[in-house]
Amino acid sequence: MTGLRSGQVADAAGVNLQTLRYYERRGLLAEPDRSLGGHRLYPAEAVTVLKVIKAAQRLGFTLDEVADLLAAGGHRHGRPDAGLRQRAQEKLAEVEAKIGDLQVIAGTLRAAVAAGCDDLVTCAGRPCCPIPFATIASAPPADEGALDADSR
Amino acid sequence: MTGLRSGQVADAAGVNLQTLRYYERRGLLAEPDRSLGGHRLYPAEAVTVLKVIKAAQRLGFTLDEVADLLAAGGHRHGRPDAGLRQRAQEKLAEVEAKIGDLQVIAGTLRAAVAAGCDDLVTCAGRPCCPIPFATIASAPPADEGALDADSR
DNA sequence: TTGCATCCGGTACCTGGGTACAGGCTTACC
DNA sequence: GGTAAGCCTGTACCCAGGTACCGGATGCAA
Repeated sequence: MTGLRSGQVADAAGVNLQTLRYYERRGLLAEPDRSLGGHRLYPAEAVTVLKVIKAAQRLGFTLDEVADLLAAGGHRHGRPDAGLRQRAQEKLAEVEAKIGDLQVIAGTLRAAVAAGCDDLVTCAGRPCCPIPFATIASAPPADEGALDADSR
Repeated sequence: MTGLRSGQVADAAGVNLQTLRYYERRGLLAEPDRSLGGHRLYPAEAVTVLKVIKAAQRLGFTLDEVADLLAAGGHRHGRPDAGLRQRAQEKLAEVEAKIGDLQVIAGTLRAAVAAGCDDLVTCAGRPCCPIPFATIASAPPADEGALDADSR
């Protein structure tokens, strides 16, 4: 009947206790056994799973995608299910697109700094400004809602 | 008394009508003149301002930051106010950090694909896995809430 | 002057990823 | 067996950045 208590798991994985239950609700974390009194008792792998979730988030997967990924890994008794490999490949393409995107942005910022333009609005009105508003404002929708990765 | 009506401005800038009012509430867009009946009548620059806002968002600024930036540009009758130039420089650093970050991620994904690892959890348990969970899970908090740019 | 498209303000809701709080029960240690 | 720390459920709230809906008023062209 031994196992890790929720607080231990949360600490070990570096997440908030509430987050454990949130993940459980979201289907990312299997419901653990309980003590007689109803306290959750996690197996040691739970910590690994949490780290995997956090890693996958950093790799640009949303929680829904991570849930899929974990489920796909879990029941691969039959078909390989176009699993991690393929999705990783797709994510890779997205990440690369995002990098390209940010590189354009960085270039633009560099140009803006170099040109010393100091007021966006008046600057935007004249063609001396290096910031390509039209282009940049309606930039690639590219990856549709994934990939905001950390950042909050 | 002529001016653009809100729908025209929204269309011209490619944003939702509601978003105009949202930006007005947020202090990003000056309150325009009104018709006798109370309808907003925007000057042509409003479209430019909206494009600037969208561009700045793509450059990684939050709406609050954009508001600051616009205000800073607006009343520079006196001091230059450590304006756009410096903030652009700061944002540039953030963008570059983000690029580096994503490059690590891309490399990791590439390694995962190449190694053909297909189940995150079992993979994470053994050292054959190229995904550096410990490192990646607690990666740089870096830029605190900016830089999700497009992606929705 | 009629009729329809548009706009008004206000308020409520959405997504994603959590976090906080209240009030009560369990566990662990002395 | 007492007591403090820890955990339970449920519900509400947070952030950013919008979007949707409502009933009513306006604008404009025919």
